[in-house]
Amino acid sequence: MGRAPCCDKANVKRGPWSPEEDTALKHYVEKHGTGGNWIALPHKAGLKRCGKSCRLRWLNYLRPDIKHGSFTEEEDKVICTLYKNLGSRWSVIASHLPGRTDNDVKNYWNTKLKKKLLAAKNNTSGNLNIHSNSHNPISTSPSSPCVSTSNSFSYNFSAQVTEVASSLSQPPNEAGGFNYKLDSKKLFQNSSPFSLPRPSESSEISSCAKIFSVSTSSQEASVSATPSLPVEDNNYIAWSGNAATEFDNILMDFGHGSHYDLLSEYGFPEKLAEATPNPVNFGLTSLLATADNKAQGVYQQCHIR
DNA sequence: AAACCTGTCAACCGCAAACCC
DNA sequence: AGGGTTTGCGGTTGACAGGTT
Repeated sequence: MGRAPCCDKANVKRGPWSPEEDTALKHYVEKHGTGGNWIALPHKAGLKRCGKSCRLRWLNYLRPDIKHGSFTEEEDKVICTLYKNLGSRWSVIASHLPGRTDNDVKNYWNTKLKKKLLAAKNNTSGNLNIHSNSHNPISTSPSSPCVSTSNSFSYNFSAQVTEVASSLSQPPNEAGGFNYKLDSKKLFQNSSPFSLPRPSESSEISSCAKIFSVSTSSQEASVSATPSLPVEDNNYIAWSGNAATEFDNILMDFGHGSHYDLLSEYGFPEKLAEATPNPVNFGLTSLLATADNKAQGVYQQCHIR
């Protein structure tokens, strides 16, 4: 016993939609809504189309909030980041891009971004000299809500981390963030150790920031955060993850209700401001592209007044 | 000018999940 | 609880346009 077809294929029109059909569908949905039943809709709207076809046409093309036109650099980054973390879950990815449909994103990825990313990877591969991080608490304890159980919480970061730390200790900008972008090449040219405070020594851990890995294997990791510290404490927490390209952003979950808060190296202060209803804010550095699929960075927490 | 190639994207297909009775 | 129906999703196809040979 096979499953019932969604419509009588012999009596429905297929192929490209005519302007008249578009108009009929648009008018009907705008006036009556879908009625929660796409199967019955074409008959009511006077269309000789399958319900699925109507649904697709509406969702992918006729909806008033659809964004037509080319994708922006920012959208590229979002897609690349989410693809790395989620795989081909196009509807989820599209939900992070207002006005874009899953079909749009899928087509864009398959025809443009995949190639672009591949080309970028070939260009950067082997250019950077990174020290692999044997103390990486993130990759070794992904399920832990807080950072390291090891005694040491130091990383072989370069001197540039100190520079970043210095930058982050400046007052935040108008948007409540910090303007700093790591130069990956500079960072890995030398490797003087940079010690970081051990977060678990802080009095109370009341918020966790997950770093959704930056990884092809969808690794998920956590670091702790302590939003009760005053700004002068400059409580830096370093993190590292796996796999990065120049397109990557960093997905962090500050536990403020949304699934995660996307922080890009350029736009994070604004996005973060939306995500954090209290006066606690975080600064985050750029993600680094490296030759051996590692990514590293630093973020700071402080109060924004 | 014609044939062929390549890229793009709308549309279709089939499966699984969700929903409803 | 279970079976039928509908919806949502990701993979794939095919028409078309533009470029190249």
